[in-house]
Amino acid sequence: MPSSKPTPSSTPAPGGSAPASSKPTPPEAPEVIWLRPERTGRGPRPAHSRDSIAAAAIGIADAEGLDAVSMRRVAAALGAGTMSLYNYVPKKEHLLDLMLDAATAEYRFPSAPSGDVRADLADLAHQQLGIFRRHPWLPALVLARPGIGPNALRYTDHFLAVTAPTGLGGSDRMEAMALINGFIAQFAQFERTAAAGAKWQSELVGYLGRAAASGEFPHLAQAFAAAGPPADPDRAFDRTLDRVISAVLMPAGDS
Amino acid sequence: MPSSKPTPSSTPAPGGSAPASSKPTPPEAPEVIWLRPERTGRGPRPAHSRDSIAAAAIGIADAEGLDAVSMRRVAAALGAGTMSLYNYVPKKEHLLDLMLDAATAEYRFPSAPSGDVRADLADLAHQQLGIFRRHPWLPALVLARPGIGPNALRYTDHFLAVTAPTGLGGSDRMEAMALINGFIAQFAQFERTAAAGAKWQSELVGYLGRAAASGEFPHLAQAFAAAGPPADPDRAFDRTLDRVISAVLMPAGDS
DNA sequence: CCTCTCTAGGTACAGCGTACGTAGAAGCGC
DNA sequence: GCGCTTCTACGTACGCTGTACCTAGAGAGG
Repeated sequence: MPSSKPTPSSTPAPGGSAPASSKPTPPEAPEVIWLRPERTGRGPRPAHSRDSIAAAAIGIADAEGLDAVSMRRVAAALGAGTMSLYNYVPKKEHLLDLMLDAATAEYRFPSAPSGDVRADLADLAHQQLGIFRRHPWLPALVLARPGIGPNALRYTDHFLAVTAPTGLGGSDRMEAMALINGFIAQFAQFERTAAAGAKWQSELVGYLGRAAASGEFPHLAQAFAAAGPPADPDRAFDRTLDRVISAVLMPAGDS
Repeated sequence: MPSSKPTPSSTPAPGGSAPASSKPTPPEAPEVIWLRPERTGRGPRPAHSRDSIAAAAIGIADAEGLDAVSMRRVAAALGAGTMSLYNYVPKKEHLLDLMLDAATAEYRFPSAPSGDVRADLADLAHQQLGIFRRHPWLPALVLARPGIGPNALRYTDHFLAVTAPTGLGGSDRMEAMALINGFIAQFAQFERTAAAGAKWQSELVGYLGRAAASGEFPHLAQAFAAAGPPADPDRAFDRTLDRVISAVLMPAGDS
């Protein structure tokens, strides 16, 4: 962090070009919603909060999927006019940011790491899988955008605390976090699409079977033929999670 | 509204299971587009092909992003009426499937594995990263939906061939493929969002800096303070790829 | 007190995916 | 050859989306 500059104040950068005319002074509102204050103090007090908005949106997404979350729907759920929502959330993207961070608030962190890094990481991972299963729309969101809300910061800080004993550097541990989280999100995402469509799934099996039978894909055919019954998802998760954790804790430069 | 039935068409759904009546026979078209034949042989020959449609869509996505890919735009690019496109692609989802598989056609596979598993996997990974960089919209698509087109089958078969010497089972190797591909897609995705917004990035740094300075996130602050200059992306990719490959090749049950 | 800034919300617009219907071309059975 | 059937092409229209813009009015600061 070079040149630490809190400066939340105006700083209209007066000199140089253009006296900024007279009144309409939108001096570049921040693009990141967490940089905008929730309340400035002037005018009537808002009827809603970021939390309540996020809760309403999450309720809709849980019940009817992410596509059902529209500005109109969320506003209606809050009992507000559609356009009023834009006072809280300048773009729909930011509404998604709020949802993501609100869901991240569901983590329960122990007050201190246990000292067993693998166990702590596994706990975190299982919590994450649980959250993803409670909110099936979440993996897609996590995979689509970074999103660094206050609760994500809390998570990150805890992850760094948990992995401190490994001796790895900060950026290595951040990478590790990204890798683990990515794996979990993808696992949950796959679980979701697999669960979603019985028809889709049976068609897929037919398609793969036909492909295997065509003789064009010998290795695939062999793997297909040798495949056992579908494994227990939780067991598969733990197995692969273990691999990922090992990879991440591995000292650098193994080749 | 369950009762209201405009039903302009016939289909009176006569008695019981019905002998399929006479004319309106859409006997459940497959949901997976690769299960539908591209051409049935009857009627006038189509003016376009799946390949040309995918190419048109990819052209738009490369130039203006995935959001610019609409049915209207793609149809116009083909010189066709909007609704004509629906003869080839029953839903927009399927258009995305076509795009995904067409991009997957860019892989160049050696005729046989070299015998060096790690090298072969690294080659595949670098090809994938290259494809992702050529088509910045692709990672989002890959992360969002499974998608198993003919080219994906070719890829899968090759991956299985390459990993055959490891002695791992078929489903283990499929999992390995998913894990590696997921990592690469996320890496590319991150690269893209990082490259996209200079403003966004600088705001983020400010936000993180403020968070670190708040004292609320000590570990984050420490990692932030100790962070060196941003690493070369290709080097970072290779380093983490190496870890992931190791994890994947690791014999099961290491704990 | 006035004034200025904020919030609430309505109206409106461009664009989206796609249901539906019509017109005509091309292959198949006779 | 004929005719039936099935396909392709495409215009129109509907409901929905995100959101730009505008009008009122509430409440704090001077």
